[in-house]
Amino acid sequence: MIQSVDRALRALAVLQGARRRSLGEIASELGLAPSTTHGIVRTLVAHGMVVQERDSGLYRLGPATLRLGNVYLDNLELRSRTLPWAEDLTRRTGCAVRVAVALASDAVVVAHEPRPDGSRQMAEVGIVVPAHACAVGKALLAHGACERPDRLRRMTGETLTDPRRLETQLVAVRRTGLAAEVEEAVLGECGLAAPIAAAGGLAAGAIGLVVPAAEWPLDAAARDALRHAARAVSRELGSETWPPLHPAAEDEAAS
Amino acid sequence: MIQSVDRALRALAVLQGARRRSLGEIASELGLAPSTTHGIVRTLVAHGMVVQERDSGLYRLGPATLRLGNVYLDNLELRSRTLPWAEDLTRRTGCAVRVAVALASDAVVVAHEPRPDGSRQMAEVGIVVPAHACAVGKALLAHGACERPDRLRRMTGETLTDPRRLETQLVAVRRTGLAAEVEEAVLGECGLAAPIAAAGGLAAGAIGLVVPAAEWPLDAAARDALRHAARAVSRELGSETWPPLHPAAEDEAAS
DNA sequence: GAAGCCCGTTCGGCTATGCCGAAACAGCTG
DNA sequence: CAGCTGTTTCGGCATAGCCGAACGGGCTTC
Repeated sequence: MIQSVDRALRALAVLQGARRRSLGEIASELGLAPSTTHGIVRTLVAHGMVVQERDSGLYRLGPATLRLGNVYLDNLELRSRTLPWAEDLTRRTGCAVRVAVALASDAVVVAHEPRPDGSRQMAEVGIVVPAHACAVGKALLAHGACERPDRLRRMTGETLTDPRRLETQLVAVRRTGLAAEVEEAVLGECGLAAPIAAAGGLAAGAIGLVVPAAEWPLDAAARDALRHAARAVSRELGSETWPPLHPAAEDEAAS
Repeated sequence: MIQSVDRALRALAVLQGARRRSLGEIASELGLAPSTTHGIVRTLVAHGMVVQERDSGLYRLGPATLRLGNVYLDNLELRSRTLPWAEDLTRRTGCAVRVAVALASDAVVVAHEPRPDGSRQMAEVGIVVPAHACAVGKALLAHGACERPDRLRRMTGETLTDPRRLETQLVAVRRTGLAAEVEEAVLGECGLAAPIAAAGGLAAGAIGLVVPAAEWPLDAAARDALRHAARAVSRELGSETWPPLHPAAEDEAAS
């Protein structure tokens, strides 16, 4: 791990935390001298990853980050393969559909199909949700695609914060191929998700339905449609198995 | 400029060029030894900016890039201030609206309102267009927000590739506050754009209408609505002038 | 089936790289 | 106008990281 590159990426992470930061703030958060930080930030600015506001001298993220993220999406086979199925699922179930991949102990939404009722909905692509608090995240977690978070951060009153209870759910996810979430991330919103396997049989992502709490639980037709879509996408990606394998091949046959 | 950070960012740029690359490809494009490149890429992988495909060993961009880009958008005041006006413009003119900022000699779309006729349109947020070939780009270029490209890359038969002809247009843009583009970026698509000034009076972005070639040229009502929106957003951002000032204060009064 | 090849990866020594302290500079505030 | 806060520049020292060479796994070829 190269020190200065690591520091640069951590500087970007710091800038993710707030709209804008001063050089000194970045420096102290990184535990570095301001002059050291200056060199790093300067390089990031030269590439457009960071911009310095002309008047205040403060630093913000730059447009090159957006380009990078967009290219990532364009190159993501998981996304392109899933989009037709997501559209189909929306029409069939009337629910919003989201597709997510793992990033450390979070789930990142890489595709989002708004529910077809025409209501105004914000685009969710790019948002990050702690894996333990959303359905797609639990699906990823259950199949070893996500790192275990060291602390289960509470997001609503319903959020699971007890590792043991989470583990119990994850076992069920592996058995049924479906993960559920009831107002654990945002109040009034529930979700149901299924893991997606890629070539090699390991989980590469998850696809899920998101519905208002009033429409929960979902009926059997929606559950079947979701499972069917997840299995179909997995096959398209070259997986021979579904649900995905678990990398840590611990046998649960005993339970 | 810190060497290793610069190299890391250039490695990311290389990965933007193709879906996936081998370590050797990245190394040779950077002009570095494979082992040197390995350290850099390894660090990028550790932060999720790059992922290594488990089976092939090839490298792709990672989900952290998406998160970064999304945070950039969320923190962009230009975007949040412009969104209501973009929506208004769409309804008023029936055209698609895009908002862009400068990145080196390109324009990056940071907001996109599809035309309201209900046709299936792809999301354009994050796409990058050479500044000299699109209306928003010309608006940025005219006000010194974009770097001059060293070579005007041809995109369609209509693309301006002669720097002198481009310069003539840019002078007109500064005079009228509007930049036009007729099938210069993609065939069958025309655009009209106006610069947006931020606090300090310099151009921070541009807002533009995009229409099929069949509907070109736009009528006076659309032109006025566009200019009005650009001026209104500029005022909201704290600019006291519109059109924006030009940083290189070269006098054009003589012409 | 074995040998060769092509990659990705690891290791160690040398030196160039970038880290830090201190000093200059600019922008605000009192 | 002077004092302050915070960004930026500069130079010497030390270390971080660069490269060449060797290792190991996967795949093709003979």
